[in-house]
Amino acid sequence: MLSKKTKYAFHALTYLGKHRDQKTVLIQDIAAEYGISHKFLENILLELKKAGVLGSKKGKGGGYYLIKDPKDVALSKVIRLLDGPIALLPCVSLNYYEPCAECKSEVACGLNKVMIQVRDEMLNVLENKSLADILDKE
Amino acid sequence: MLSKKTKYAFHALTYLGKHRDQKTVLIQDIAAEYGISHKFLENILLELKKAGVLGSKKGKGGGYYLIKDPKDVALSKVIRLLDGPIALLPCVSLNYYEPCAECKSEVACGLNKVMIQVRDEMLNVLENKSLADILDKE
DNA sequence: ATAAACTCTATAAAAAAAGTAGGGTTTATG
DNA sequence: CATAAACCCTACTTTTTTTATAGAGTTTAT
Repeated sequence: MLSKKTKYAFHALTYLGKHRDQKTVLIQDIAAEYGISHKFLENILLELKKAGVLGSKKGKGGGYYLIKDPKDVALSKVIRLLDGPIALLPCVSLNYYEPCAECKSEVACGLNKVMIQVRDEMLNVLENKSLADILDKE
Repeated sequence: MLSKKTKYAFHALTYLGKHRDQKTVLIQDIAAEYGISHKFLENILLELKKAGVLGSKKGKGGGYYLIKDPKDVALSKVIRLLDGPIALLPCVSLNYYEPCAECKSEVACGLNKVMIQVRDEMLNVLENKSLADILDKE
């Protein structure tokens, strides 16, 4: 399951996507809309900013805004940023690979093979769907 | 990511599948093969037994054995048993459904829609692949 | 100058995962 | 029938991860 962090990130991005007409959106507006803790959301938006997905404006009248076109924000990117690996096993992760401690030979591991298939099916959706696809359906 | 519990369950099932010629297999043999704590594995095997995947024989000379044909042990079943939901969000889980606290309308939720697609792609593999497919590749 | 708003780091609390302990029950065998 | 082997069951502890909070700092409009 996705962490709340990731889920909240998607909600926040959706909110920002819906309000692209205004220059900036306040953290507290997003937090209020979804009943999320202001401070918790703050950390999430900051991560999205550092990753180049959001921009911000400091000071009075400031706030956050989408810096990218929604179609260029792949769902996989958001998940990896907040949650880490998408794959179900470390040994099949493309971005967070680690060998399984108990595994003698990855090449001869049947579990490894099937989990590669699962990963690829997941990525087939998550890499090709974007924030724009979420916005389309709201 | 899958929990260690689930990963160990798959390893144990694989081991049992490979040793179907012998009547029973000892917990300690599986634990030694993969470097897993005996007691931790014990709990896992017990859950698999209660779920009807494994059988056991008590007393001296006892042990565990596969009670089903490997092709009838869907990967999804093992994951749901030990890890719970396969879906990435509670609101799209078929077996462990829960509404998202912050979500006003599931029908109007774009995230919900896309996560249903991810779930279905995952299940397309996990429901149709079985222990037999893992064994085939070892 | 002041208040609004994001920035940053650290810490605390809660929940989940991983692992441990130990006595109970069953059974083969000498 | 005594004994040792092996699974059965429940509870507990430890560790890790997730979730949430706190508070001081920086920037900017007015």
